[in-house]
Amino acid sequence: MTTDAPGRRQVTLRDVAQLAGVSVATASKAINGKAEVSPDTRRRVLDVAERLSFTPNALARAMLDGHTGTVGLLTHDLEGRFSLPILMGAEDAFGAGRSSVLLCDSRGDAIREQHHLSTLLGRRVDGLIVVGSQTDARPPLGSDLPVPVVYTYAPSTDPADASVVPDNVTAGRIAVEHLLATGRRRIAHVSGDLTYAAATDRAAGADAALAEHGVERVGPVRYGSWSEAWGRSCVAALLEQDVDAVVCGSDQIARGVLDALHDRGVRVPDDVAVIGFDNWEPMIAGCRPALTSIDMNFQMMGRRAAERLFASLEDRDPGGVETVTPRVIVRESTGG
Amino acid sequence: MTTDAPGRRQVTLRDVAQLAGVSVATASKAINGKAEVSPDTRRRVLDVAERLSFTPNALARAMLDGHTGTVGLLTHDLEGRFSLPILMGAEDAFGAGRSSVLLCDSRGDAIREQHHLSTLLGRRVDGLIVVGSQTDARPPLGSDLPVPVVYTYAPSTDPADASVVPDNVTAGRIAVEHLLATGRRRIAHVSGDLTYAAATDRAAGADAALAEHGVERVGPVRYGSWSEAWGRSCVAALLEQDVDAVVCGSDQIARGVLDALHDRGVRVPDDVAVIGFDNWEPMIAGCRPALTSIDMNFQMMGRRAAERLFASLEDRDPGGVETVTPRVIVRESTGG
DNA sequence: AAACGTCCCGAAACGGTTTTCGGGACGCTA
DNA sequence: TAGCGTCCCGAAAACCGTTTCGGGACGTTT
Repeated sequence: MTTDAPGRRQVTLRDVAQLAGVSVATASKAINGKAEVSPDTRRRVLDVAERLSFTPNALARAMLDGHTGTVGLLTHDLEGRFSLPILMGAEDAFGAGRSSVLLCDSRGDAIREQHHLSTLLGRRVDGLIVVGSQTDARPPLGSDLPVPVVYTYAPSTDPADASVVPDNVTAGRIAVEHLLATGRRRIAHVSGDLTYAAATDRAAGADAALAEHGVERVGPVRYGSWSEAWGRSCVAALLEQDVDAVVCGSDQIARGVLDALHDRGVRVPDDVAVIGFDNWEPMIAGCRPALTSIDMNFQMMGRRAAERLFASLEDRDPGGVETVTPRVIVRESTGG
Repeated sequence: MTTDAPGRRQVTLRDVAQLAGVSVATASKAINGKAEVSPDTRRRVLDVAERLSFTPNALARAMLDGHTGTVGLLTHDLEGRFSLPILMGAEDAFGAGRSSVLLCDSRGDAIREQHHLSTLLGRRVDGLIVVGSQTDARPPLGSDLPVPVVYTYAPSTDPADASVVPDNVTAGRIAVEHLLATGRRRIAHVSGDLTYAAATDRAAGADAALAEHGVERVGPVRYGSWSEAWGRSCVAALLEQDVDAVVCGSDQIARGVLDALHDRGVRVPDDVAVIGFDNWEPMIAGCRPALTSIDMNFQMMGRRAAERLFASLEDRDPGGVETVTPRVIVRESTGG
């Protein structure tokens, strides 16, 4: 055979029409369910289309109705574990709505982001989703873009832009309320990097919940890093203050705390309850006992971002920041 | 303002030409660096293009030269931690080569995969990369596709197809050779699910290396699950056999082993060395002591897959399975 | 004055689909 | 049999922005 391996040409509507013995016009109408085609002609065309596994050329369609059915997804750190579920949620929502996702990772580099932006615009995406790497607000992509943009995880600094973000304040609140509801009163807080809004927001929510119930936090909020090591290193100080519960700024910190408690023979949850944030499966899986954690519903964030982008395409989105509510996943570490 | 937010039309070459006072043809040539344009005309055009932030319409270009500059990336489990680095590597390679990535996740569902396949073909991708979820071979996408396909992580069952896979046999070999080189002789092996080729391949490589050095494995290869719990549960039996090193089928298993050894007061690496596979940062980060691990070079796999796809586009790829060589990342757990 | 460069423009081509519109075939009625 | 309406189908235009091709205008050299 002289035709090289993947040499087969893409099958077009013309091929289908020819084989079915009708014109391209009729084939088009048959496939798109237009009325003016006789039942058996339609069947004949559809049979041939099926047999040739005909797929209409999306680009040709795009030429006609003016939009491509593709959206750009600009992420800042693919390796970060937060963008992934967001991406999945978005991909889900788009897949259902017949849009495809053009993925670009800027590696946290603004230059690269700008470059990706222009290639995406060059490909005439219908819209853009920008996934941040921290929850802190970020400058908008540009002032006068020809397509709608939805920012997620990190909101745009312009409050008029459409943003979908996790509700870290409520997350902190929920964590504390869960601990209070299970009878804890001496609650300490070990968190991550003070410069992250996620850390301070969660702390603010936690403190608010404590205040509402007339309970005082045990010790300061211990900011440090998002690591197990930091969690471990705090335990000695915590135990001196007779705590019966620890709010941990992330699952990793929580795991460190659990480890150190275990080493000292402190029983969890009998003596001390521990709760984390993010509900990160691989981290949770290894914890002893299984870790109660606040799930930020990242996948839902991705879906909402996609939905709002759809809405924007039809001018139905009012803009503004939308928060996604977290939920507590109760496991053994808070007793039950 | 009456123009709604993202209402601005995309800037076309015609706009640039008009504002620069030249014809579309001249504007095109000026921008593309063709010779037949006077220097100051070129400058004028380029200035205007810059000012309007003109981006050439990639779709219109695709019409002319027949390929779209997009490739489809079909993945089977986005949440799995293996596809991510592969995806990053591929995205990197493509970004450099001016191609864009259309991402689809089939969630391990063959129906969905087929559906995504047709939408990707409908968008006239130039080629496809298929990322598997296990290293076991998988049936090819289809027999007569109009574009080249590269399979990665999981090879195609058809050996003539282009596949890029991790070399788990060599990985097992490297792990054992590292342990032998650091003076260990009583080496045990705790692995994951027996039904995964990754588990058996690594074991085969490890055994081969042991045999070559005339050393006998201590006990059987203990297949179980890819979890910390499984690692922990094996430790008692291992210690009865006076081991001085444990090859663990994954970082998670290794972490379980480390934990249990720690609980029993066994010193690592002084009494027992531990080595894992995958070099998975978040898992490694929390280990005490820091875990030596075999890095499978997933990112390189992604890059190679992209490169081979490029080659296929130009009929320069011979097909067949290519393996990517892993490397050992030495940390404290194997002494040093 | 002829020959030649230089620089630019108009127009065609590219691509597959959708849509519009005209008309043929056929049956029914007067 | 002429007239009319219905049903179905095909030819051709439109869609879009870019690139390329052929040729024309103008100035310079021989």
